[in-house]
Amino acid sequence: MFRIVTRQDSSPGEEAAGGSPTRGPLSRDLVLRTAIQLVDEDGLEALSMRHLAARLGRDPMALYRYSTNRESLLDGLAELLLDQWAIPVAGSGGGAWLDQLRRAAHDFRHLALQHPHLIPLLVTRPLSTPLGLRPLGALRPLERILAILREAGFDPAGALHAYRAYYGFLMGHLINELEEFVVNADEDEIGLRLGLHRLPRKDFPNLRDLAAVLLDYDGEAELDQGMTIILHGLEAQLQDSPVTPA
Amino acid sequence: MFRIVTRQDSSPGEEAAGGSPTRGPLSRDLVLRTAIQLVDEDGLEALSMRHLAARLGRDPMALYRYSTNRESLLDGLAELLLDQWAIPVAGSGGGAWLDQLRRAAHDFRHLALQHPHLIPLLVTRPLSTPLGLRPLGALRPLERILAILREAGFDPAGALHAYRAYYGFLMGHLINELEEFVVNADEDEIGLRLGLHRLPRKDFPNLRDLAAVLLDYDGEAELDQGMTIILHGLEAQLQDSPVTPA
DNA sequence: TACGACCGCTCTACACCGTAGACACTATGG
DNA sequence: CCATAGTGTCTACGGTGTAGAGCGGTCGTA
Repeated sequence: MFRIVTRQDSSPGEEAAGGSPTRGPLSRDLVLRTAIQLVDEDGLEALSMRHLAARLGRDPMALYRYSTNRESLLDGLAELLLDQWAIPVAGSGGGAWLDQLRRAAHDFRHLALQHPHLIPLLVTRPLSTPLGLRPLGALRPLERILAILREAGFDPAGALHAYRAYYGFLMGHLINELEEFVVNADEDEIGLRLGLHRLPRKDFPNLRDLAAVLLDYDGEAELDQGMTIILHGLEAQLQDSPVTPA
Repeated sequence: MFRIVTRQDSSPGEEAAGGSPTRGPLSRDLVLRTAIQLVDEDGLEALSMRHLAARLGRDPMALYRYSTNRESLLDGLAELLLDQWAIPVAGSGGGAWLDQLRRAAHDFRHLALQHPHLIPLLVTRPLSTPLGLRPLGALRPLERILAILREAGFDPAGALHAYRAYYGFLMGHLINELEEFVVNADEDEIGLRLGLHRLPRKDFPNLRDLAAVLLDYDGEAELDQGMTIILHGLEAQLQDSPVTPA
């Protein structure tokens, strides 16, 4: 906006993204990383091309050299996040796959907690891009999990079903958990209890009983418990009918 | 926009929302119903205050009498949808709860398929409103499911955990399914296959194997199968430890 | 009947948004 | 030395949400 830089302010590396307007040349990666930082700090709705550009000390239009759209920028963020999801490589038979999937779930949860505002992107963005056309980084986790499942003994169709149960539950859980998370950050205990207290006892007896329970929510334990359910189910399915009849 | 109405075009009932600009007085319900119709037809991003107002034959500012915000309008839509989710009343012991939950899941899936563009709302909107402060209509499903679970024998904490596994998976599944849905509407088989074909075989062997399977996706069967997994898991948990030690 | 409050709605205006199109500067390579 | 390509800027347009003032009708009360 104001700051007129002579083009090379300090070391030209891309480590910028530190808060102050940037000097060195832009790059897709720098743009995306700065965007993620912006979202982490100020939430998704604060991510406008103009804000992002300001943070980079550039004209808004400069961003369009590195992503054709605001939409595609969002896709880029989702991809970058998904690509950080480290999934163990398939192999080392036995019941290893159960542990691998469980661990991967926990890993992803940690990622999600670091970037809570990005999770909605993960859920809504893919809705607009055909599976086959998504950026490779976004498909890699899917491929890896499929590999683990195939290795475990599922046929292609079975692996897909299993993946869907797994990933579906994982996303569902995270959304549930982040809900609490974001909420509690603002309101803390009291607000929550107050909120519940407002409910007419006649119509919401069970919900009102939950005030106490809701307050000490342990997302990690809950995810683990849910994973146990899912994985047991998958295991049973694998043993019952090693090959699903189409 | 153009059309100047003399204030009473035809019968003043609220059955408007039929496509042409409306006559009779507005009402929150009419606004919301028209909004849902707009979203169903043109997608979520087409829902602007101005478009909605135009469809109602009113000035945009008129809408603010019935929802303080665009945001709260979105919340209203989510509530209206959730409130349409018919969940059987708890009761009639035995294993009935398993069937009830399964049926409820299928019912919700049908609802979701009727309004695919609204589902993202269901997922993202609650993130901004503390649980206790959500509109009652949005909490009713939660209360009903808790009732079923309590009736089945879960204690409050257990019921909450069970609910989360259930609802989490349900949402996750729907998002997965709608993904396919929306995609296939546009591209149909060929595009999908083409998309997958693009992937480097070396890095995505498993994904490429799935082309065929992806094409005959049966969401209903898959949901049912997933529900079997989840419900079995819940049942086992109920029998193993009828009361979870906090 | 008269009057004041209120309700439903419209008008105007503002700040912000995404982005098309033309242009400037700089670096490169023949 | 000039052509070319890549990067970033400027300006402008049509769209968005919504604040604030104003306007006509209806209703409660006198």
